[in-house]
Amino acid sequence: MPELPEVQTIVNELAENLPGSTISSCRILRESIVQGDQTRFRRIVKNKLIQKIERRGKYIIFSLSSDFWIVVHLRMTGKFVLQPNSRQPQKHDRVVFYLSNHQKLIYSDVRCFGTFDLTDDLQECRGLNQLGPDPWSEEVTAARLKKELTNRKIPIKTALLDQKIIAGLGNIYASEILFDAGVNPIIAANSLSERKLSVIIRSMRKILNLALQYNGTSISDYRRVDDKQGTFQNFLKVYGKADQKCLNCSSQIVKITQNQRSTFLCPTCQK
DNA sequence: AGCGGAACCTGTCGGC
DNA sequence: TGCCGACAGGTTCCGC
Repeated sequence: MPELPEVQTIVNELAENLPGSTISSCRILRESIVQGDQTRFRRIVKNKLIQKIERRGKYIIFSLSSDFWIVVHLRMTGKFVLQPNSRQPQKHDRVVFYLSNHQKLIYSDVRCFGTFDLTDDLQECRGLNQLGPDPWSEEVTAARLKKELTNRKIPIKTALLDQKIIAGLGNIYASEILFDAGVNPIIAANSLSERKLSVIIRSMRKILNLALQYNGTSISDYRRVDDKQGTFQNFLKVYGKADQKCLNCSSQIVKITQNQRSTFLCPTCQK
């Protein structure tokens, strides 16, 4: 569900509300989500102060007192909700943190793909420690990308989804970025010129900045912490638009499958 | 090493 | 109405 703009929106809202609160206790309603020893997780988290909340790629990192971190990945359908303690439990509540200020922070997840990792060493946290640079990092340059994609015959769309190359892009924004850049998603990553790669980088930053401005894309599940929707879905140009007309050239938008996932493109604008 | 496909789990929607 | 397959914003694992 959530890609970088959605995760960042959630992090902004959590960061506004949570720091300074203490976790009084924690209930785990679906064990598979919390990695490792559940009892240890509950014991360590208890009475810890929430100091800071940050994003890295699509991960949410909660800094707790005593140098512990909770690293959360929302996967497809995870979300956070902040509610008064009195709110009735809902069907898809999976992890609940009861806070010192009479609120509870609920992790809700229909499909239960999401993960919680508790660690005292962020470098050791698998997944997190393999991430490539954030899209705005100065490490992301056409020259570096060109070098990194040598010997990679995978389609450029698939390369954009690889979190080791750039961290944070997902299925919606990969399609939107390549449309904006005028690049066909099936082109082999290693066949793109440095010049084309710099166009893709520019489109990536433009689209992500815009999506951040609109608090992300709410198509089905994604909601903000306050349950409001993002609004970038109103600005999508190809994702989910199969059989509609391209806004630039009126050709039919086409849906194809790459690596078991949908890709949308305009065959005329994206050569 | 790099790549494609299956698996993880639940819900919704469209077709017959 | 009911059943069945396809599909959904992501990642990891396994075999070639």
